[in-house]
Amino acid sequence: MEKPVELNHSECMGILRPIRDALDVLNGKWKLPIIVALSFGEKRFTEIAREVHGITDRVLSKELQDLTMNGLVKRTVEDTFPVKVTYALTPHSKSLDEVIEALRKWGVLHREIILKGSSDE
Amino acid sequence: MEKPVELNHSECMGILRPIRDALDVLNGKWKLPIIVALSFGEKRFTEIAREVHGITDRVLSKELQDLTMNGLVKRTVEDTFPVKVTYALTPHSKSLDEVIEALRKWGVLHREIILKGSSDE
DNA sequence: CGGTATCCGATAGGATACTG
DNA sequence: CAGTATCCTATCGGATACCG
Repeated sequence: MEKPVELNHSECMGILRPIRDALDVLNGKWKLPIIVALSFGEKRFTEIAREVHGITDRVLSKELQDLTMNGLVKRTVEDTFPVKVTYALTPHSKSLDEVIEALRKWGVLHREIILKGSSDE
Repeated sequence: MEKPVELNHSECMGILRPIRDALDVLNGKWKLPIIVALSFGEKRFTEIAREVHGITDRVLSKELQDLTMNGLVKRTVEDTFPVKVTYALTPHSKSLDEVIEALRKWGVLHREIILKGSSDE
């Protein structure tokens, strides 16, 4: 029969937590470029590095680990010599498509609004 | 007649730019909590600070400036004494609802997937 | 080829104090 | 009340070198 611990609007029911989760998964400078690169088919480390211009090996390595841990990318090692490693999007990554499309559409709309610069939006 | 500057998949047509714009607008630890707080009606600086637990004045000030510059929040000064400043969401901010809902839904789905931890998603 | 190790600068954000 | 100023830390990402 305590006070209910000040459950206020912004926190109640953790509406925000899944949103943060989603943003975190996509966040950083390189996650989307890598996903887009892989959306054209599985690729090897060096291929991704070549297509995602400007990324360093160190950062690509880390980002691929993140994406893999989040179940969006599958890392496959073929035990040849030298080893051949391929990265591919998982089926789960497909579920991101709607999110990305929503973001893209809003980004386009937002740019129009901002450029118009009308103070009466 | 130069080489067309290596327009590869991930960059062509700037698919990524609007997505980055959208992510940038929502990014950081506090943007969403502030938006949610304001979604219940206009509020004053101190009210927001009280409802968004853990934010400091310095950061709230900066975030409100960002949101205002992005046309999502309107700052109104009533010239009383002492001055009364209110912050409210703009109509444009309504267009974010679909994006936020897409993120939220995916965040929930993603958490289920990750918790199941199946390697065969 | 597919990374890791090391170092380093920039930025995000927290703590605290102060002001009109 | 509505912030700004200052300082500080942690994390992000870039540069470069090296390894099996």
